[in-house]
Amino acid sequence: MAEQGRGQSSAPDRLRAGVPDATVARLPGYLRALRALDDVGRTTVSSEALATATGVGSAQLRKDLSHLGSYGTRGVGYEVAELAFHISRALGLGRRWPVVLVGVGNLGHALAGYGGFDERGFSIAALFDVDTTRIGERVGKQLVRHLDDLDDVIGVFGVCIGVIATPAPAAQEVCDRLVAAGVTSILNFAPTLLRVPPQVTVRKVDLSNELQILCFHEHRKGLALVDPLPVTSLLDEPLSGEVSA
Amino acid sequence: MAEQGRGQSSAPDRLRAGVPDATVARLPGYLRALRALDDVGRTTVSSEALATATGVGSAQLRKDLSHLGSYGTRGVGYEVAELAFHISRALGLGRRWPVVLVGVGNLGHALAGYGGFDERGFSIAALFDVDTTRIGERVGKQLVRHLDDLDDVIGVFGVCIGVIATPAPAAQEVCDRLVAAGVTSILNFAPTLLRVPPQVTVRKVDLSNELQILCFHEHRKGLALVDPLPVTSLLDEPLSGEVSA
DNA sequence: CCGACTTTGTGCATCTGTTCACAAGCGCGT
DNA sequence: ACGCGCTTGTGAACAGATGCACAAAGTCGG
Repeated sequence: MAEQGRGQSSAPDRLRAGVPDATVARLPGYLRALRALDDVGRTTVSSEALATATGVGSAQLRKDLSHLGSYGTRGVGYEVAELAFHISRALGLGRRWPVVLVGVGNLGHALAGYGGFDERGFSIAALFDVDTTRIGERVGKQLVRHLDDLDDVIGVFGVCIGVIATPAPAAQEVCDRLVAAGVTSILNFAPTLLRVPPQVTVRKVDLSNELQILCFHEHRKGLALVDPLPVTSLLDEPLSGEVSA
Repeated sequence: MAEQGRGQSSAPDRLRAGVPDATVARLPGYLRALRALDDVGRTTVSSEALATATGVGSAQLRKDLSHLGSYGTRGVGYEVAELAFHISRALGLGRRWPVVLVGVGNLGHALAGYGGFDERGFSIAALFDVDTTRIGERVGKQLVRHLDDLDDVIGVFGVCIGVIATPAPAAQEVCDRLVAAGVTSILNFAPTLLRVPPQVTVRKVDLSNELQILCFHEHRKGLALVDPLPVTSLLDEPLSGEVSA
């Protein structure tokens, strides 16, 4: 399957289909860096510069971008605005995406108020909860609806992205209702594995998972300082002696 | 039961050093599932059952666990409590970890109030901010301190995990101060790449990144419906006419 | 005590992702 | 016009993670 968009610029179809997951996960980072460069007035940027700005290797950056197409100029670099546009388009950010947020507790409040969403092209279309004492409450510009009204809202806004910020026990039930209403992309903040049909994409963000992973590394550092010897570390106090720095 | 190897010293040290990152990232999930099983009264579990409970393949689960040691019984499975203990220990959760949270804005409030931390062995040791109007405010049981008091708190609690929930522009400065105070593990919610010395571990959680990744998939599903054929898509309107060139 | 059945632990093949290194392409100065 | 230096894009080596398949090792019934 050689012969891709030679000379002619756009061949987005096959290219976009084959973008590796790992690359997709880095694209938003590139986009952010490009926006920052644009704000500062830079018009072009080399792979080396953009790579260090985003914390990846320059080779990886180039390979990532090559999956989207050939939008650089050899000897010069990438044009900031143009590259930003193409990444944006690959990510599907050409439009504004409505987001429905379910669960207006501690975290839900924070998410609803998070400015970063709006400025990146996401609009909170509606807030939902099942707790009847919360229905009608105002959070930001939105007012909290009952989850039963989900279909109405989705009927108005069309395809939406769902965000689940409920306690764990409610998550699966909420998820099912989102899916039933036609939502096919879900961001899950509840610490539960969601069962969904195959066409639905779920991403999970688990705060205490992250802390535990950090813990592992922290713990390992501690061991490295204290015990070159295996046996003693099991008996000694792990963090008592700060030997060498 | 949860009698760890006091006699047999050999296993854990060498094993723990070689646990792959991908495995470490899954361990908290296993641990959570094990706790859930324990709560229900199950005492043993097979790799198959635990795997489906956590959404991974059973072979992968067994391989992951094999990096920690051989804690299963062939023909039976794993003892829930014992396995939970070993995973816990591998993650360094044998102790209670103090967490310092910097940035008591929207998200910071939510994090400070998030019950999941406490119940997983993390204690919010202190809340910090630089906004002087917030100093002294009470959030949950803690009261907001000025970031200048960081060293005092860390002096009292010892090694801590740092959580950054500030706006992006402040993140690097805050990070530097955390590192200077001796923090070597940082969870960053600000949408910025943090520059840290090599011995410091950083994990980043970026909410709008996650949404953008979902976007990509959602967008791709939309395209899939419209164009099963690659060539025609070059000529056809890709999707709901865009601002192309 | 034995043999059938269950489930772990792991070598091997596969797949995905990362890094290296360099030819091809482009602008610029001369 | 033409070569020179810079930077991209990419094939190929490398590394890491995943999934398969099966022998080893245990339980249980007879």
